[in-house]
Amino acid sequence: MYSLAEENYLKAIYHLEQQTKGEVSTNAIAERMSTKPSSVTDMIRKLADKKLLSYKRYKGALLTSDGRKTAANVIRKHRLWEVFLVEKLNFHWDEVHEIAEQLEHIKSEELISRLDKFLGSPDFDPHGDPIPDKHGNVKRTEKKLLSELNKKQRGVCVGVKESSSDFLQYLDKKKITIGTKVTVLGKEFFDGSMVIQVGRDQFFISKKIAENLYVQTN
Amino acid sequence: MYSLAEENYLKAIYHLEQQTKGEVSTNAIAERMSTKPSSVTDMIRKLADKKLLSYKRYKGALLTSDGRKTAANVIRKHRLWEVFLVEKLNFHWDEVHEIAEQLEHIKSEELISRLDKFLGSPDFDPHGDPIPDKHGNVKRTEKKLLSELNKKQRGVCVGVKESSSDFLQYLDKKKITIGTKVTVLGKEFFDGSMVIQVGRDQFFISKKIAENLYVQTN
DNA sequence: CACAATATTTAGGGTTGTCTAAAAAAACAT
DNA sequence: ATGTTTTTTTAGACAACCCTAAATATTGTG
Ligand SMILES: [Mn+2]
Ligand SMILES: [Mn+2]
Ligand SMILES: [Mn+2]
Ligand SMILES: [Mn+2]
Repeated sequence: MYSLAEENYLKAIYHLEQQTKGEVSTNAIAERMSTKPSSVTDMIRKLADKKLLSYKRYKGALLTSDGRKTAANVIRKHRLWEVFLVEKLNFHWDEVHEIAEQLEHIKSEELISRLDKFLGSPDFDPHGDPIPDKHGNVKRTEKKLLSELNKKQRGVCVGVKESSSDFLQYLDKKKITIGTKVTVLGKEFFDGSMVIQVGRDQFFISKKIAENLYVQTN
Repeated sequence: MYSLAEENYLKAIYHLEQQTKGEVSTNAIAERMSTKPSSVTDMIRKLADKKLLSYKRYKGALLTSDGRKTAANVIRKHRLWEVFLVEKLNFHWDEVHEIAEQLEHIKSEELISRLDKFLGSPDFDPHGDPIPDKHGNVKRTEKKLLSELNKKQRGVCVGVKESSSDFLQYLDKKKITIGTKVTVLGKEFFDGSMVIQVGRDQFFISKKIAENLYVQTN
């Protein structure tokens, strides 16, 4: 089994790979993990020795399929625990991430399999992120950022990009949650700000908000 | 907050104090933790510096009230998680200890408070052990070992001393669980073995079995 | 292309928690 | 009480992870 530190590196690299679509740089990993590039070099070497990723000096890291599977499994655990915390323990969706960061490292296949069943095998976590299956496969759905919509387009909120407490609490205040229907009433091309309709309310949102809300249009 | 290693030492010392009713020796701790006495010396120094226990060279360790409270809290978490695993995830009582050993180190007051409520604030874990309250207080009940009973006495099984898989599976085979009524039909003073009645069955048990089953007589 | 800026690695350490081997203290036995 | 056995501590080392500072490779710019 892998150590807590190793699992956290794998998870970080997994997420970064999705953005960069290719090798992940030492500095990017250091940034994401709030650690120093020299520490990253050490760890990446170790993970390469264990065949969890491939690494050539100065060329960045790329997960092997073993590494990708291991990372996906940690993410699966994280998201299942988040569902548990929200659905069963009635935590609010902005309170669960830190606790799930700890719970995701608990080692027991059986535990996760039973937890999954107990929760009704959910497909998404409380923030709308997909839960990988036990083989590490993620069902990708086509979703776009609210900021990509144009005037008069309509979408259903399916997730958040950021899930900081501040952002989630803002959404609550505006009565936006997973499943909420949003219509773009106006879009300002100068600053990307929008006026949107949510239920009976109409209000202004900045580009930053629109860039952190995922919607599905159908 | 305390490290995983520190919490495990505190827990071990807490349990040992209950047996020895006084200072706990370095060797006893080493034995219980499957570690070396020299490692124990290092750690109890550190815990003494942190005022979690008092320690004088060659004189063994004694938890301070801070240390005792911290230990009881870890045990509270362990036992609550065991209840969760058995009651909610349908684990068998012989499968939960190892997983609870990991879960007991998750750090979040709020999590435990909500978990406790979710489980209906149980007083005992699946093995009949009392769950300390949030202040670290344990409700002690008078229970005795089945081996202390004499011929014709009757008791209700309220817990197990050992909770190894082997022992718990033996109990299952004999249909003994928490709440089961047991009557001593015969007791052999030479080897401490007994013949007992459980439901409609009568059978022989060794002293070792009788010494690991707690009963309440009233 | 050369040089400056940036990214990455290497060298050398620190901390936590573990171990073995040896020294010292305490307990036991005659 | 003295010698032996057992317990406990000390000394020195190691693995996992992390850090700072310095060296080196890569990238970007004129
Ligand atoms: Mn999360
Ligand atoms: Mn999430
Ligand atoms: Mn247990
Ligand atoms: Mn238990």
